[in-house]
Amino acid sequence: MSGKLSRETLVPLLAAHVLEHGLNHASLRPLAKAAGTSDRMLIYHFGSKDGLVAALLEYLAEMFAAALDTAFPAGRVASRRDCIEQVLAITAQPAFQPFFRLWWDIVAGCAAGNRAYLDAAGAIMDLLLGWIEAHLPADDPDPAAAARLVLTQIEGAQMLQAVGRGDIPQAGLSALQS
Amino acid sequence: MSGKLSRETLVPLLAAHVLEHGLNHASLRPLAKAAGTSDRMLIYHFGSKDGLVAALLEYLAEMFAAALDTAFPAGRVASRRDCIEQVLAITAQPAFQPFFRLWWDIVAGCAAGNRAYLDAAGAIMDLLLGWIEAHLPADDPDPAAAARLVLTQIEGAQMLQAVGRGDIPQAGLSALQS
DNA sequence: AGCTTTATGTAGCAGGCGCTACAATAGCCT
DNA sequence: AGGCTATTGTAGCGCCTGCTACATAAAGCT
Repeated sequence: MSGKLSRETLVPLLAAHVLEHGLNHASLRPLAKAAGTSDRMLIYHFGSKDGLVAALLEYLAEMFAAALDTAFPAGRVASRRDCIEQVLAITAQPAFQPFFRLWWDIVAGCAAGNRAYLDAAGAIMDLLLGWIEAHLPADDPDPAAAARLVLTQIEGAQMLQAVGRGDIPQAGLSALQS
Repeated sequence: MSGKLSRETLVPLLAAHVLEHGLNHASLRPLAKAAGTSDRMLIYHFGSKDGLVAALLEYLAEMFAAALDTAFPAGRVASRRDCIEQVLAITAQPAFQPFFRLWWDIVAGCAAGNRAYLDAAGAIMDLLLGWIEAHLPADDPDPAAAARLVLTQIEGAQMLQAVGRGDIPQAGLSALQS
């Protein structure tokens, strides 16, 4: 076929397929076809399906972090509410939708007790918390608590968005102190 | 083998199994065994697996509403923050855990575009929003917005709880006006 | 009584699943 | 050149999936 397909060249192709078709329902043969290989080769390179998923989660977390850094303005934001609104505005872009489809798969896996998913999801939340802390106004009376409040609000908004009730968090923002 | 198993007698048994083992990965034969019948009978009574899932979602939504009404104090609550804390305290009880495992399955289905899941999840959120509106302090300056803020905060907290970061929303509460 | 509708069991189909066995190739090291 | 190791292909195993065919029994209804 197209020459050498190593672990490293495979992962981005697999990740693209997973972003488009979901993670929980992804099975070896369609994945292999999407990457131009066989299920046999995926097992060979990653040992097992669990190994493949672990590699994918790691890669996708890096991808998400990179997308975050490039999509957001570098400076600090005017207020807590401003922070929430900016994050929601940018993650509402179509380019982020596949990430969220994947994200809710991962959360469901966490709730079902999947350890690998728990580790990956927790790390991503920590990352996001750090990003928010770095972008909130410097004069906030309690920056640590504010960042946690903002993160919770953002995640709640994204869940409600996912179930078609994005208007609820939007209307709730006016009840939040600046 | 215990005589007549109608649609109505089947649904609670199936719901119990789904609450324990998840909805997305539930398949006909284990479900049938849990309900003391065969996959053939499930198809007969519900037409297809989709029909079965629809019936289960409807039943489980009613079940959740009932659990909500019995578990919560009837009166109003002292403050927005109080409302969040009380809801989180009660839904953190072990008895509610199976509901949440199911819930995140449903949210993942919504994000994947499943219409039946979207309808059920949206209805449940509307229900919860109504409950919050009825329990918030009567003297809130903007009750509608406050209820939406509180709901968003609660749902964000529950997602973070699901991925093992329950400490984040907890610490964020102190940044919320009373 | 006869007949139609409803309910239930047994067997099986076609296909997808993760994974393995075995053999062959390809490329490097000496 | 010869051998060793890393890689790749083909076939298939055993299991599970939703669902169907067909026969059977029970339960009204006339």
